[in-house]
Formats: sequence, structure tokens, C-alpha cells
Amino acid sequence: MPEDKNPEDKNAAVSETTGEAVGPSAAATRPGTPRERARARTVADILRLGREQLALHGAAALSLRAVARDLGVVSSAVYRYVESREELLTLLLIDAYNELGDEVDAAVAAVPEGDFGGRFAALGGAVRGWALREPSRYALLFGSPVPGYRAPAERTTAPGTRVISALMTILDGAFRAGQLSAQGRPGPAVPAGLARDLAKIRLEFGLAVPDDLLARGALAWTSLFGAVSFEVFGQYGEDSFTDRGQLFDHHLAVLADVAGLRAAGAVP
Amino acid sequence: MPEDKNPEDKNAAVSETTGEAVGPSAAATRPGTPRERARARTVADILRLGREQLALHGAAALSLRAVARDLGVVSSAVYRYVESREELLTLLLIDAYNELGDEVDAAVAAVPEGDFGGRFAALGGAVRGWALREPSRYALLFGSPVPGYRAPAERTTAPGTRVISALMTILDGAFRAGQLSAQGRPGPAVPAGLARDLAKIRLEFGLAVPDDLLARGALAWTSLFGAVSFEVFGQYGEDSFTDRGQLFDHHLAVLADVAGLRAAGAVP
DNA sequence: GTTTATTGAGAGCAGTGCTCTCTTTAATCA
DNA sequence: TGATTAAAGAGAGCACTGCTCTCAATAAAC
Repeated sequence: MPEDKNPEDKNAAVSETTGEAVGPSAAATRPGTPRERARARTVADILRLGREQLALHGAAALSLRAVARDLGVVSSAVYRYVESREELLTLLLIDAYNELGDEVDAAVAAVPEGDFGGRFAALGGAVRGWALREPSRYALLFGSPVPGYRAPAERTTAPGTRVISALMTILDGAFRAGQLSAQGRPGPAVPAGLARDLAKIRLEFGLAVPDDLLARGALAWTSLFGAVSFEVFGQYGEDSFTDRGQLFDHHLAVLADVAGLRAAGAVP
Repeated sequence: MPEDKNPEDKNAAVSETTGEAVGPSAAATRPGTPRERARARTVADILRLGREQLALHGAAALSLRAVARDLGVVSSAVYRYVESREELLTLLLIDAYNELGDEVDAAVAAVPEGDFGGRFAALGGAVRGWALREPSRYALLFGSPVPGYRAPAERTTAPGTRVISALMTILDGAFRAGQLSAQGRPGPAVPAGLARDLAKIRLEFGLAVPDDLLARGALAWTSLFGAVSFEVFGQYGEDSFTDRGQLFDHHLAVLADVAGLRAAGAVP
């Protein structure tokens, strides 16, 4: 008789709870009613199983029924916790963005604050490392959009911008320290429309980097993910490059130069 | 009673026929038995419908049953022409690679032979133009691999390497014409393993470009697709960049410089 | 005109996402 | 502690998918 009177509330609870439980594996010792704790634990289990499936078989093969089986429960039961397959994908998306963000932040923080070239290299290496370790999850974030699925921007934008934020922080820091410059070769002119966009970004993020260098930073950003994507998605042939690490490191070094960073270890 | 005695032969015929019919829409006036011609026409129809579905709903949503419906035929009938969904995906993959290759070649050929910077820009613009016009097909080629699907290298490598071949041709031509150089700033050292790979590539494609510039060319290649993928896959936010064309052109100009090309219109 | 290879139809299997109803379980309140 | 009630799981069912198998119709080839 109680039946589903207000499923909205239930789903909202799901989202909020998992939104918190997404990071590390907290939420078990958190207070709350026993029901809430059991619920959070089940959602966390679903997320964990989803992550496993995602890693094993890829995003498009992610099956709620399979998750239910792994969970030892009938398929309709998981709908008590997750609104839909899309919702689960969104949770996994946020989860993956945050894991990547955490690793990038940690890698960057491990390099001395003033070593901007080193931090840039650390950031790039962390992205590549995570991507190669988690190709399916990387594909979910940076590959073709899952058909019929549109990520809800209001939930994914924040975690999804962590890497570019970290990169901008490095470049801005370098610029303010006088270690970011076109080094005597100004790039192509920045047309008015692009300049407006860059000005808005500079304002929004509180940056000091001028237009040309900011555009170059954006190029370094897209190029980094281009290189990683090529490697993860198998765009280099089978045997073209035997040591992809060397290729990537070379690319990263050139990109640091493109961005205006003094190459690590280079003598001015 | 005849039944399926040798399905292999049939499928081989399919592949060959469509392998030819894939480019423009020939294969209708070609000789052959009436059966063969009717078959080729049906396969071409399937391919056309598949291309439409692919463009409309994306690769993972490509459904043989839907193609059968559009074809006005029961689902099992299409299996007489296409071995499986994978096979259809492979055909569409080859089809898309060739269309992209054709457009890139045409765009490059429209620029005077000696204008290497112009040809580079034309190549990049053609890739971007096609990608924005055909996002689903671009995603099939350069996005996350379709789950459970592994493209057969022996059939897709040739059409899949047309863009990088065109790019290498431009860069090698520029180098031989003395218009490709590090311009006084040698990049990072090329380690031994990478140098070996590059030497093999140089030999295989008959190039003259030295290691450092060849590696930079590879970076320009991956970066080009990185920029296009970011745009097509929506990695830039909704409103970060209002005029993406300007951003891309700027990136392309910087990449030409990275590759060692004299920027178009620049004074030496 | 007969033979025979090819093609399409249809049923069927195992899987998917998702909904609906019914029953069981377990937390909460008197 | 015992009754109430909210939450959760079970199970059937719908519409869809890829793919296989068998059988009947068709049309080319001899």
C-alpha cells in the first residue's frame, strides 16, 4: 500500500548520497538512520560493480542487469537505487573525473611549487598514466559520447574541469613568476572573437596570462589529450611506435615549449 | 536442399563487392551476372542505410534490425548480405575513412604545390570540416573503440592512414624544398628507442625528414585530431569558446610552427 | 522446362532497459 | 514489546537487440 508515492525524493537521495560517496570509500561510518546507511552502502556497491564492468567491458556494454546479477539481486531491484542506466553512467563519469583529478593533483603537488615545467610534465604524465590504466573509463570521459546519453552539465562540469584548472594554475603561476613567455617568437595574431573568449576565461579564473599564451595553453591542453587518446584508442598502428613513453615524453617536452614554459633542465 | 554449403564464399563475395562499391556509387553498371548486380545493389543499399543510421544515432545504436526495416525486409534477410553487425561496422568504417581521405586529398590538392603551409592548413581544415559535418562517423573513426569490436587491421589500415600519409607528404615536401626547419630552436633530444621507430617510418614511407622534425610532425598530427575531437566531442564547455573556428585556426597556425613550417604569410 | 542456387520469411533463443504489481523485510513509533 | 509503515526485493511482462535455423518462394542457369 505504501507504494511509490514520491519517487523523486528517493532518487534525489540517491544522487546526493552517491555524490558524496563517490570520492574515497567513506559513507560507511557516517551517521544517519540505519536505512540510510544501508542504502548508501548498496549504492556504493552498485557503483563499485559498475566501475568494474565499465573497466572490463566498456561503457556501451555496461548493463544494469549484469550489475544486478553481480549484486545477487533481481534486475528490477537496482532501480530502487539508480534511476536508470544513464544515471549510473553519470555517477561513473563523475567518479572517473574525480579519480583522474585526484591523481593529477597529487602528481602535480609532488613537484616543487616553483618548478613549473616539472609540474606540467607531471600533469601530463598523470593523465597518460591514468588513461592507460583505465582505458574504458578514459574512453567514457574523452571518447565518443555514449549514444543517446547527454551528461548533465550541472553535475559533471565541476569534476570535468579539474585537469584544465590544474593546467591553468600551473601556467598562470609560471607567468606570474616570469617564467612563461613566447620566448621571442610571437605566435599568430589572436582575432577579436577569440580574444573576447580568452578575456572572459581570464576574468573567470583570475588569470594573468595574456591572450597569445592563453591560446597556446589551450592548445597544449587539447594536444595532451590528443596524444593520450591516440595511444589509448589505438590510432598509432600496432608496431609504429614501440616505445610510446618516449614518444609521449618528447611530445610533452615540445608542448611545454609551445605553451611558453622553459623546457625542464634547459639553460636560458 | 541447396542450403548453405559454403557461407565463406558468400561472405567473401560481399566483402569484395562492397569494398569496391564503397567509394562513389558505382557498381550498378558494372557487368557480371544479374544476380551479382542485384546483390551489389542490395549491399550498397544496406551500406547507405547504415550510413544514415550511423549519422543519425551513432555507432553503438546501429541496429541491423532497423536497417532491415528501412530496407523493407525481415531482419534475418540482411544476414545474407552482411555477416554481422561487426562486418557492417567495418564496412562503414572503411567508407568513412575513405570519404575523409577523399576530402582531405581534394582540399590539399586545391592549394598550390609549393605552398606547404597552405596545404597544411587545408588538411587541418578539411579534417575539422568533415568531422563537424559527420560527428557520428568521426566518432566511429577517432572516438572510443566500439565495445566488443576490433577493427580488422588488414582492411582498415590502408584507408585509415590516408590523412597521416597526406600530412607526411606535405612535411616531407617542405623539408626537401628547404622550407621545414626547427628555425633555430632545436627541440628536446630524441632518445634511441624513438629514433629507431622514426628511422623505420622514414624508410617505410621514403621520407627525408630528420628525427626531431618527424617527431614534431607526429605531434602536429595527434594535436590536430586532439583539437578536432575536443570540439566534436564537446570537451570545451557550452560557452567557453564562442567562435571555435578562430580558436582552431589559431591552433593550426601554432601547430604549423611546431611542425617546422614557416607560418603562412610570415616574412622570413 | 527442369534443376538448382539464392533469397526472403518466420519462429525462436538469449540478452537488454525499464515498468508494474505483489510480497517480504526491517526500521520506527506508540 | 508489538503494531504500523516505509523501503526493498521478486517476478512477470513489454519492446527491443543480434543472431541462427528451417522452410518456402523466386529467379537464374542449364
